[in-house]
Amino acid sequence: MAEPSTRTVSRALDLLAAVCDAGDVSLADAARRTELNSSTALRLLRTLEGAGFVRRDDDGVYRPGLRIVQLGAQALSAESLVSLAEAPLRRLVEATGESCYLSVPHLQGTRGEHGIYLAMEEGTHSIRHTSWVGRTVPLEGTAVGAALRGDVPDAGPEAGYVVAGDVVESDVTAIAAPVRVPAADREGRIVAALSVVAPSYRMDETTVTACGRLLAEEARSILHAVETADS
Amino acid sequence: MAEPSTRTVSRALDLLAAVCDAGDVSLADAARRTELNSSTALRLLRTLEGAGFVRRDDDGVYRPGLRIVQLGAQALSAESLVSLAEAPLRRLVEATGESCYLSVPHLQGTRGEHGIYLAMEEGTHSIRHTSWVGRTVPLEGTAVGAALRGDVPDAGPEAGYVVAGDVVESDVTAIAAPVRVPAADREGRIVAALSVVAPSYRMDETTVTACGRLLAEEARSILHAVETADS
DNA sequence: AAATCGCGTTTCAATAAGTGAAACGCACTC
DNA sequence: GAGTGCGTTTCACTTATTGAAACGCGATTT
Repeated sequence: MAEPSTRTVSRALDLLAAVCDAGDVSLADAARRTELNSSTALRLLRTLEGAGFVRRDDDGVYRPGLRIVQLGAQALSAESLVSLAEAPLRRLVEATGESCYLSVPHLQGTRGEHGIYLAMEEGTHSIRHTSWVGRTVPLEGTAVGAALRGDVPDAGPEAGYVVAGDVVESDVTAIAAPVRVPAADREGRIVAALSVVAPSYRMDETTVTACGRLLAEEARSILHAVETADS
Repeated sequence: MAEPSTRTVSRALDLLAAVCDAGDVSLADAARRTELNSSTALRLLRTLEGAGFVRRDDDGVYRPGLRIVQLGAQALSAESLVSLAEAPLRRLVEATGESCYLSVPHLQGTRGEHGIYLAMEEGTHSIRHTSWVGRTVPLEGTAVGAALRGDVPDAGPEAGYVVAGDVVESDVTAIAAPVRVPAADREGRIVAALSVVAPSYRMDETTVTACGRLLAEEARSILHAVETADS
């Protein structure tokens, strides 16, 4: 927030982000997280509450309100990156049989960065499991995190993807590839990651390699789609 | 916005909603929708843009930014209503084989109200189709809309649900039931709708009735879950 | 070609909108 | 009982915010 901006609004948006990141937060904690005087925070949170962006139940704790859910869901459905990734995700599921995901970087206030899942397609083997949209994933120790950080080999047999035993779920192998969009430098800018997650017993070395290469290929297909749309 | 609030923040949130509702909007149109002076709107939109809530491409049009997508997705995954509806949605799919949805009311500025889909479970028959999360549905002429408006028989053979040939998609039958939470009156307050959508050729009268009753029952199970959590 | 219209952007005087320190009551802990 | 932290209210102060006006530009109309 180094650019000229409307200070009051910036403060309110910081509070909104703090509530969403924390999931539930007291007034005092919200004020601390945003380094605001508590009466200022109270006033701004009351405005956010009145507009439905946060809610406050009888326990006095602030939580995200339906308005951010509504607008976020609406924006998610209109998000071009999600649309562009849909066909690649589906192709990946057809080719691998495993569940595949699109994730993007997610700033989380002062608590470092995470990734966040925006879309998924379920694998053909899978027992049904809960929706991953909106879940966050650490940038350290995960394949998705490494892809989002750009910590990916760019030459050799594993070029374009990264493999990890996922720290979030054990006995699971995750493979991820960064999705780039055109930028000033030749490499492009990483805006998302495609990933495949499967139980390790199904992922021998040959399968991992094949999956990884598919991922890298589909990530490039998204870049191509962006470049085509731009010209 | 009749309560004491921070005017500047309220204005910025109105602009954010206008951008999300419109999908793409010029500065002049955003200012008109929110009845703000254009230099005020420019300044507030610049703040929203700086914080990532809206973005402005070379065409000068404002669109939702990644930040609202991120926070919205995060809030969606934490939303208790979505969690509570997950098992009922899955049971409905198992019992009917059709795709099932959770939707909530969605205020859309001065343009009347819509519903918005927050969750779905795909049916077992279905050809894969695109994600419905975030899509809006008119309140008039649809089963979901009627359920969200409470325009549902509360006695008789069709108590608790409503059936419509869906105006959004033809040759489709939609059945919906309102989800209520405890409120001061005995009826409770409608906060969401469960719906089943299927091609009409699969929905004879007996099937419709069975589906409808299941929907009403599952809607009641959510109410029970809420009441249990509150006590 | 000239006039008109609408758009987006910048500037600045005016003011009222927003702020934070202080006070207070309450609950909890030692 | 004393201390601590929380949430809420109050109010004097000031600065953050505002909108009218000006301007350049492109598109449309006369």
